[in-house]
Amino acid sequence: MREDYRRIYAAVAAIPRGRVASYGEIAARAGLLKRARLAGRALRETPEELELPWHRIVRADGSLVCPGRLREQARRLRAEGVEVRNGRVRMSEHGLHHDLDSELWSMPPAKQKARAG
DNA sequence: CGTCTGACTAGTA
DNA sequence: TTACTAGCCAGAC
Repeated sequence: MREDYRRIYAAVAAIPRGRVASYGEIAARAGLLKRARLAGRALRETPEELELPWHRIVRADGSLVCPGRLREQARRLRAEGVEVRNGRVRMSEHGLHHDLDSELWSMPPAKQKARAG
């Protein structure tokens, strides 16, 4: 499993500053679809020497986890401009898909060509 | 092997 | 919004 852990750590390290991701997202990005729990297990064993942005990992609903480190996680997130309300963040605002969604939704209407099929 | 547990998630009430 | 449920899979015993 150590190899999978490495992939997970790489996925965590790839989270941009000021952005957050869920365990499931991390697992998926590590090529481990539906292995959210594995991502959590890996993060629990995160070597401090890697200095991973573990604080950018939250649950799918945006709630912070890290037992005993809620304060620290919230503090670090706020330091990056992520708004934390009552121990939660808005995934739609700070999630990884925010950029992509913004581009897609702001896409020009383009011409609606009638196409069959 | 079987069973329990967990830094999880989606669905329902 | 919270509470509970079923599904999930890897690790510890």
